[in-house]
Amino acid sequence: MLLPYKPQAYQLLHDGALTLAEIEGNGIQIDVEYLDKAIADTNAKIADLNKKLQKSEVVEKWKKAFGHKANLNSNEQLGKVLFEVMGFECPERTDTGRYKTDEKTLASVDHQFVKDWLEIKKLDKAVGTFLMGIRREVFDGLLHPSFNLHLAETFRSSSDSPNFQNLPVRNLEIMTLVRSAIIPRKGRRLIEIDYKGVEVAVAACYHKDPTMITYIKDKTKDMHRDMAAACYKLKVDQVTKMARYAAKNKFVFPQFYGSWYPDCAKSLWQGIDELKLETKNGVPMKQHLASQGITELGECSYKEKPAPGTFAHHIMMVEKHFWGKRFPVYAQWKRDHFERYKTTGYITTKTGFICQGYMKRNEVINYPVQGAAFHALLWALIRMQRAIKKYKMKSLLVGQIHDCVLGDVPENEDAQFCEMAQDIMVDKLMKAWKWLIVPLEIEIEKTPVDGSWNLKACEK
DNA sequence: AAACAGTGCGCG
DNA sequence: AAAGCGCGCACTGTTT
Repeated sequence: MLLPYKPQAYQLLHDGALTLAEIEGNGIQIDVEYLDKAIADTNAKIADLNKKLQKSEVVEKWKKAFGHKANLNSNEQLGKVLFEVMGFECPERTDTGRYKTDEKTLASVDHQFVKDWLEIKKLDKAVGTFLMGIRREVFDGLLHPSFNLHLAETFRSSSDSPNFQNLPVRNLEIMTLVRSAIIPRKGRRLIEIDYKGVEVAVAACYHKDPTMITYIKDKTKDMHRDMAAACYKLKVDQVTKMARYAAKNKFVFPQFYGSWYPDCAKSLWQGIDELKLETKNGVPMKQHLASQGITELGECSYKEKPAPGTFAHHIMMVEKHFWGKRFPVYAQWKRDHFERYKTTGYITTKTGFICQGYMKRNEVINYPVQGAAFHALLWALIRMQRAIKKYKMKSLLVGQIHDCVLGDVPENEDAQFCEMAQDIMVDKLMKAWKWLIVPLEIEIEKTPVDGSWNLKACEK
């Protein structure tokens, strides 16, 4: 019988559990007064929006269809009202054949009611899951989320009560609403230190693809920019920040996680309108693509290949080049690694863990990367906590989100804290883990003194 | 009342 | 040959 760890892996989890317990004990300061007001204000806003919604003729149709069972919160009922009663076209079904009613699918329904309904859902989520989730758990002004090491299949961590690892950050309005409640202790800052691109770097330590290693090491090179150029048929100097963002999140990462061209093509094509993409010279992206001979997405069937001249066909070719010509060593590693699993029934991580049991291809490929990337952070957390004690610092570690650590730091320890982080997270770790063959980097963001978490920013 | 499956959505 | 990885939480609608 294979043990699920080697000695060093056991030691990492043991020390990690102790450190995370201390982080939980420290707790995060909450602005309770703000939190209560935010909950009340947001509930009032939702009530207003609901009043507006009630005036819509859609509500009459809804009530007629469902009678006393009508429930405006029900996604299933919304699907029936829109796609059966009102005759809108439903572009996608769920796994069980029901109408899909997530935000992405509903974007195709052009009706004010749907926009208002989604707005309410968004605020409901913010207040119901996040604001109330925090409120329920606060004690004496402190929040003590749990951090678990025994739950994730990949030997990553998880967090609950409340989950500290999924607080809103991508939507400015919702991020501000929720993160304004999270503050440093008096006279201090919150300092968040992230590993930059740690999963890409750790993956490179497994597959050792020379082109990928160059991308990571050479700061003049930029993989996401280059892939934006390829996906949208641009010259490299015509790639905007948004086009790079689209390529990164709709092509590169999905490809790494095991997605493929029909899904990537759809997503990249939708991204053009959603993100209002243009060339750097200001030419709308669809117009630019038309000048390159591409005017339509084309059929994205899983069975037939797309027609030449369509965007889907173009992305198919980009994908072929991506794995066949750009990163062939990475592609070969994926094949070899999966074959090895099929022979032996288990996989090992660079950090000494063993994952066994039934896994799908994409899981086999992703688990060792996801796990080991987190273990870099865990290793550093343990040593940062020890250093804080050793040097009798007043700084406190208060949270952790997979590849970043959150500190609550007095103003006069700011520099010392950041130097310590650089020393442990980068210099010491690179020396300790010989298998790290590409440099890791960190990025530091700070709130103002006494400023809440939504105000975090890079210095300079 | 409690448990369960299904769906949707927040994060890395 | 398959076709996006890992989590936690809230809610609906049904079953126990």
